[in-house]
Amino acid sequence: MQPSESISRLQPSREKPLGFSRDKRLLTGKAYKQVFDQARRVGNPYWTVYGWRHKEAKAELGLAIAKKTLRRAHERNRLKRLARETFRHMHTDLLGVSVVVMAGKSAQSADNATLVAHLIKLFNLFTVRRSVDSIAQSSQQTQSQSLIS
RNA sequence: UGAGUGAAUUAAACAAUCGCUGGUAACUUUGGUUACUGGAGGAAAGUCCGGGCUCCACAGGACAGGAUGCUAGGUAACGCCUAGGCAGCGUGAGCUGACGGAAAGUGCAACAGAGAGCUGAACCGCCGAAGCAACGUAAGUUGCUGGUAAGGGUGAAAAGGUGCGGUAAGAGCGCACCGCAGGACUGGCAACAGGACUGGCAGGGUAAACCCCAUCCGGAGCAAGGUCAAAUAGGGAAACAAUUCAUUUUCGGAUGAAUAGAAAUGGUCCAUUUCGUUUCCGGGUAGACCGCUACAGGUGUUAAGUGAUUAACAUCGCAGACGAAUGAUUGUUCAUGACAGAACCCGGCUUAUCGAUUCACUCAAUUU
RNA sequence: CGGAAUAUAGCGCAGUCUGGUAGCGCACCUGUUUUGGGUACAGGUGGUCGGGGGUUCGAAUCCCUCUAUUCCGA
Repeated sequence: MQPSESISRLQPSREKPLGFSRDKRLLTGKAYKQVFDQARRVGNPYWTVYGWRHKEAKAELGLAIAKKTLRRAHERNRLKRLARETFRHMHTDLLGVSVVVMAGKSAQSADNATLVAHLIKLFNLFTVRRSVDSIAQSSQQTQSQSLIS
């Protein structure tokens, strides 16, 4: 990848489009409770996602990886890292949505590529469908393809 | 060359892009941005021990309770480590060991067995020397009183083992060797080892049963504890005590008189219900910050010591998060990367673990 | 993160302190009663005592060590 291209990608939004700073996370217990009360729940054997479409123009991620489903700490860390990474790449499509990601029981034996693919499917259910730009769609597809491959 | 033992090191490497986070510096619109630099382990795990640190309790001592348990040393301390002793395992290098006391007391031992604990015990056997009785002329035979722990049998365990003598049959009854008990003396700081000589053998097992002896131990734990501090309710203190009118004035107020007021319910009145106001103090909830990483620190050299370790000097700065950071993707190489993730910090122990490398040593085979 | 407790038959529990026979209720099976079923009565099956190691003649029990589950502290 050329350095000039990376600079040009950074130019338009000016504040790190792929960043994952503190304001893109759920920080307090109240925020988590709000999301759990208002949210719609979707899931598959690997993940369970609670999504809440609010009015503000930001995306927030919360993680609730239970010790009951994954006993070992390094396994939990692995899933959290994968979830953060996936959210980081997709959060421009998830503007206006707060999501809480939980782990399923089949996640322990799955490898990284399948886990990321399933999580992208679930996140796509919450993307802003009313403005389905072909550009966003194509960029999202390329991202997901690169992640899967 | 093969098999093995012990000790130590390591825990895929490199590059690019995106991303998280601590520190320092600069800029800043105090939101951040940029640059440099640091960012999981040998077990971070289990929480089984020991300590630091914090709060609470506390004159001192004893009892209770708990832990440890060969000897000497190391250490802040330990149930850890080192060296030695003893016992067991291994051809060996080596490995393993809760390894004080049963001549203080109490308890326990099912079933089996004749007998299981103060003086031992006679079921099957063996004997018929001694005493008594019967038969018999007698030798003798049988029975009883008995003798006997060599043999059988029971059991986890039954009063040393082997051999010779001895005897009615037997028996440490006697002797030899081994074992056991005591033991002058020798070596060693000690545990302990060797042992002239003496005794003919006394005595069970269990202390991860109670217990005795020696040593050690106050309790809770960073969600400890401390600092700042919204809102609401309650506590304390001070000021004004609500409005209008009159008089007076040094224009800040003071004095006197009168009336009461505010909020809610309700279309309105009546009516009903509730209530002094403001400021400060203390307390401490939500929340934020400190504790939070520079210390029994790492590395190297020298010296002391068999060693654990200690001392001196030099040098290094090496995670500190708070829904919780070490990652993801791509490429190349080896190869298909095991166990597994800090949460106050150290020293150990225990458990999990694909492998790779180095050193020392042992055994076997072959060659020179 | 810290602090406690539990694990015994398909299910719920005794027995563990004080070591020798593993038991109770429900369930299951068989038989009797009934035209048949239920009920009742009688009998029976079923347990690596969570895993491993140690002490002991002998361990569900005593000791050590792993595993799983539950509870408490905001």
